[in-house]
This record gives sequence, structure tokens and C-alpha cells, in this order.
Amino acid sequence: MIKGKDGTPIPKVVIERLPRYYRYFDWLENRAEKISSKKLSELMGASASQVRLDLSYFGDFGQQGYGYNIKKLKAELAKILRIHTPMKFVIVGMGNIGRALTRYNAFIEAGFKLEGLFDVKPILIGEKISGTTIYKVDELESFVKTHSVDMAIIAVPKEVANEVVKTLVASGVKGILNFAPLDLEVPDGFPVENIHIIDKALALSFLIRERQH
Amino acid sequence: MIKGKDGTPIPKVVIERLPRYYRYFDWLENRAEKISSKKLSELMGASASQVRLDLSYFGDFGQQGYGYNIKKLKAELAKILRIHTPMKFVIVGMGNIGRALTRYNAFIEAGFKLEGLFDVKPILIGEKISGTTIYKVDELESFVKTHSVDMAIIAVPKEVANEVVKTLVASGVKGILNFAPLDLEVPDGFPVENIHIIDKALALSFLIRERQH
DNA sequence: TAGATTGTTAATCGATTAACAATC
DNA sequence: TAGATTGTTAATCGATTAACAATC
Repeated sequence: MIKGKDGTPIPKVVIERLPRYYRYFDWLENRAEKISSKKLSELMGASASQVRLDLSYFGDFGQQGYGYNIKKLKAELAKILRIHTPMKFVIVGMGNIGRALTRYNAFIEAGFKLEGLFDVKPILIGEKISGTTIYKVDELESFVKTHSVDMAIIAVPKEVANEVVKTLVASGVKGILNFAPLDLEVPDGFPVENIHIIDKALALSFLIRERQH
Repeated sequence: MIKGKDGTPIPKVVIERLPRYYRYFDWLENRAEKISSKKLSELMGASASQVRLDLSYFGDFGQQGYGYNIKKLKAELAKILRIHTPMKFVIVGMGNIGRALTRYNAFIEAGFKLEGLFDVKPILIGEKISGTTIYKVDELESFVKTHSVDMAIIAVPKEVANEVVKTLVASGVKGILNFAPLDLEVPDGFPVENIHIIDKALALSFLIRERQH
């Protein structure tokens, strides 16, 4: 388990909340100089205790009687989340989702660097999308190695996802962002984050129905 | 809070896990007739107690000494999640993400029905994507009303997202699936599910870094 | 200084797991 | 019947909140 400031393990839920804190500090940047845990918690709909405890896992960023300096906290969170530290990634699967992510500027803004695109369809190989080339998926392993790719996005059909995963893990990629609607088979502790669009839509569907009795 | 079987409130975490159960039963369908909570829990990487307790919020689906009938459970979960019960939706924002979601067949497969697309850019109005027309966002409110749209997907820039939300809430839409990187301002208890792609990528980024010491 | 607000420890709350009687 | 496995209640674990001494 991941350790914080003084060796205390950081709960996974806290890690998953970090990007949200970053978003709020980014938003606050041109709006104020400082903010207290109380004010921030009201803004975010959390408790002030949670804000303070969450942040305290990573350092002593606040000051009694003052609160948190927004510029400083934003910079600290950026450092923690490696924003602006180029993280090289590839996208595997050039369907709708893969193509959309290729053009999604938010990745670049957050400091991610797209190195290559991959697909099986011969007709797509060589095509460029916003300046990035589509390669044969056969070349994935060697490409990841030679370009020291850090992270891969999986946007292939679920039937072939675990095949791709096997290749990626063998290639030495360090984490996977998965858009395929299944749980990937990865070695224990291998970093994976899932984006299950339909799962979210179905949960919403359930909530909507229940709300109407 | 949402109530289950005998009036016990169902924790939100359990609801969010339901689509995952559905995926597993869908996968199991042609592979076996029945499954025990023990076997299922091993497959899913959960505990058998959790499986049994989760499912028990919605009904008594199992049988002692036998387990759960896969076909039956899949059908029950489909009913609970309203799969195959057409849920009408619109997509607001025809950027990369909006366009990709328009063509994303998984929505149709899960029984969602795309009624219309919306954008502000005059040049896009009238265009059809996979048979669905793009309308002016000015027409959003009346469209939702006349077509009794249940759900909206927000895929607009964050700067205008809350404007769209205001229109949607006024129009009587019943839930929102949000892809914009911010927390939407909705009335208390209004169903929203967020898909924060960059948040997930950043959390992954953090996990990768920490894993390498 | 007095007021504000932190970081942290203790108390509480909620979710997960273990245990088991019921029963197929 | 004996073995398997449910649904549920009690015990445990972990996360959230409250409280407060420290201090800017």
C-alpha cells in the first residue's frame, strides 16, 4: 500500500479524490489568494475534517489562522499528480472512443504525451490523427519498449482486451486506463483505472427509476 | 435514500456495483447454469458475503444448496437496471467525446435510445450522425419536453456546462451523465453520474509513480 | 493579543466480513 | 439423508467526523 508523509498508508479513496482537489484549486486560482478547509469543504460538499485529513497525508500545506495558500496548494497537487511531468501514453483501439481520446486536448493540458496509436485493421495503419500515427498492434510491444511508454489506454472490444493487456504487461507499460467493459487480467497490484461508461449509465438509470418511486 | 426488498436503505456503493454483477452474469450465461456466491466472489475478486448481501437487497434470488441460477439472475438484474426498457437520452455537445458517444453502440445494446444531439455551433446544426440529427441548443428545453427525454449526456466545455444543466433541469430531464470536468450544480438529490476521464488518468499517474518508489 | 484555523487523535458511523441457523 | 449454500445477524474493519491543543 502507498505511504504518505510519515509512512502512514494512504487510503485508495483519498488518492482518487486528489484530482478533484486539483480541479478546485485550479478554479480558485484567479479568484482568491487563500482558502480555509471550512470554506473549501462548503464549496466541495465535503467536511472540513476530510479536507484537512486528506491533504495532511501528503504534507503540511496549511497554516494556522490563515488556511491554505491557493497558488501553493495547486502547485503541490500538480507535483503530487505529476501534472506537467510528461507521462507518455499510447492508445490501443481506434474505434469511436479511441479516436475521440486521440483528439481530447485535456490529456495534453494535463501534461500527458501521446506517443502512438494502435489498431489491428490493416486499412487504418499509417493513418495520422491530429499528428499521431496509427501502427499495427503487432508492433505494440516493441514500440512501448523503444519509446519508454508509461501508460496505455485500452479502447478495444472486450473480446480482445486481455490479449492486448498481456502484450502491454510484457512490454513493461506501468499502468492502464481501461475503457473496455470488463475487468482486466493484470498481475497483482498492477495499476489499472477503469472507465466503465455503460456501468455509469446503468447506475444512473436505476437511480432515475427509484427516484420516481 | 433508496429502499430495497424490505425497506432497508440500499447503500450507494451497492447500487454502483450492480452493473458489474450484470456484466458477470452476462458473461456466465453461456458458460454454466448456476453459480454459488463463493465461486462468483472468486471470479469477481470480492467476498462471498458481499455478493450475497449485495444481491439480497433486491430480492431472494438464490437457493440453499444450489446457488444462483445464472439465466434468472441475469434477467433479474436486467429488470433492476432497466436494461431493455428504452431510456430516452440526448447528447449535448458535439465535440470529440459527444461525437464518439453518438456512435457508441454499447448504449443501444443496453437499451438506451438516442433521441437527439445538441450543439451551439450554427455550422453543425442539421448534420446527422449515424441517423441522429444535431439541433440548436436553444431548442433543448422544448425538445426534451416534447420527446419526454429521460436522461442527458453532457459533453460540453466546462465553462458552459452549468448553463446547460440549468436548461436541462428546467426541461424536466430526470438524470445527467456528465463528461465535463467539473461538479455540476443540480438540485438536491438530482441523479448525476460523473465520468471524469482526466481525474482517472491523474489518479493512475499517481499510482504509477508511487509503485516505482 | 485575540481570533482563526491548522494537523492530529479519539469517537462515530457505515461498510465489509464472519458466522450460523435455515433449508434445498 | 448428508452436503451445499443461502439470507441474515453479529463482529470487525476502515473511513469519516468531531474535538482540541498548538500556533500563526
